[in-house]
Amino acid sequence: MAQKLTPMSKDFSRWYTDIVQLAELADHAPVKGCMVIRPYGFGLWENMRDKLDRMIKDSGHENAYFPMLIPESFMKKEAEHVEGFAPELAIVTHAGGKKLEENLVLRPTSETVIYHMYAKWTMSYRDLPILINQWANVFRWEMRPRFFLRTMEFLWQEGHTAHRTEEEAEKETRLALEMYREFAEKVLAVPVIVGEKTASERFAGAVRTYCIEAMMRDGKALQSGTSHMLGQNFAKAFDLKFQDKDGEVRFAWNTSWGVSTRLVGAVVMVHGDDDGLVLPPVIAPIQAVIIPIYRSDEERTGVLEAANKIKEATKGIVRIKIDDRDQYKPGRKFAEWEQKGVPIRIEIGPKDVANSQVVFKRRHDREKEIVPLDKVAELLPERLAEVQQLLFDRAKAFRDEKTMTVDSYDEFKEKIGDGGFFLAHWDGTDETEAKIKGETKATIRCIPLELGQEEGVCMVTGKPSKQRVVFARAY
RNA sequence: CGGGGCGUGGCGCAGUCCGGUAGCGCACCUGCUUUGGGAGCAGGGAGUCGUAGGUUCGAAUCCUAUCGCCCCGACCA
Repeated sequence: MAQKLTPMSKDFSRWYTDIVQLAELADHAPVKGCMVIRPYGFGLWENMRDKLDRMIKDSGHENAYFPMLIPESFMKKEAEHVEGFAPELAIVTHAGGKKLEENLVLRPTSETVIYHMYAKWTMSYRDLPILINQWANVFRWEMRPRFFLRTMEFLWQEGHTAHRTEEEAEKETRLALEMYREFAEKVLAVPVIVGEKTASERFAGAVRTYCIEAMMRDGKALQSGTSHMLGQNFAKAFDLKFQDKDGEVRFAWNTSWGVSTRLVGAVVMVHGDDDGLVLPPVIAPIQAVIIPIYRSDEERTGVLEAANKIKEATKGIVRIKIDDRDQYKPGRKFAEWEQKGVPIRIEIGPKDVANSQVVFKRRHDREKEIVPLDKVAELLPERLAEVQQLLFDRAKAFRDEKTMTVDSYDEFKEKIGDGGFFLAHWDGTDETEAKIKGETKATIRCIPLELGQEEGVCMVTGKPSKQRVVFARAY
């Protein structure tokens, strides 16, 4: 590793593909469109997953596991769902040396199996709600794959719930959405806009789709999580019914929500710079790396002794690595760990040992700080927390700067090429949305929930609009 | 599926026009000197030139077929 990296400004998409491989997050697999998530990338995902898993459990959900193979007929039971997913299904037709009686699809998402099972488990209103999450892999036969952002097999979490009433289901949908927002902002340090999708961008089979949208460093949007109010669509398709308090038999109300390994791509594209990754401390596989500097063997011994002291003192508090590889000089190690985005580098050389101090250097802004050796265990966690916050602030400032209000379609067309979020009025029709997409490649990322109402007129048709929506080019 | 590019040691490439039996950089291995911003020197290992046919005394190079990959677009978390 440690090769030169294409600068972001020169070719963002090249920068992205390069850094994913150089930082050893992932590599191409033998099957086109599939990737191998390497230990460093998987460590990042594991940290994200563990944090989110805690949040999911703390909000009353339980984990379970449903099978990857789904009878093909299941996929066809909900009309919109089939239509939405049919083009990207991978189907098993043969097994055990024979052609199967019924084809099996590799799940592209699990609504169908899960609601089939829920139907089996639900007799009475007393059996509700069902609040289940699963961590799984899913398959979608994509035409144009990209590391983490779009691969044919990806890892995710999908929450699936069943409720007695519509209100309760809607509340659940919003709860998941809010959980995602908190996760993105606190854990990933990625600011997001929370909103509702337009009909054209809605999940296949949902009544409403909510999402969180983040802005990448090239000004493009990345849908980073979705939460769907499924209404009774799947309940009806899978006969998920219960007898209510009043004796009536009713269909349950469902929600589903998910985030995927795509978030790894989001973290890369939100925080990275021309020197490589910049990882938020909360999820960084290595939060601080110690680079020992020495000439002689005695120096080496003294320096490594200090390094080990730090590692011991922060054990269980900070994920720390001592890079004691002897074949590389410090400069090489600096460059390598910068490329890998380790939030804080700790340099320890003979001078530092002599003065009972070390040098902290932050990855994201290169700030240096001399720290007394006996203060490291105390200060390091504080500094990491500060970095976490600074990364969020920086990303938010960037996004806000690239978010503008526009009222004229001409101005919109002129500026959309530079990226960014555009708050504009829209007449609410599919036609206008499609026209804008056709002419500018920009889509409505969401109808933001927190922007508030504002009377205005559609920038394209001049028809009345009650609030602004977020337009952007997206991944 | 449309457009563009490319298949040659692990990676990146030259050589292909004009056929003569494979080379460069990085990485790797060994040794010595180095070590506070990507070390230097010396020695060394490693390639059925994507695949299959054909032309030829001789093919990485010419002809035919075929497979695959990457980038840009349509689709999508």
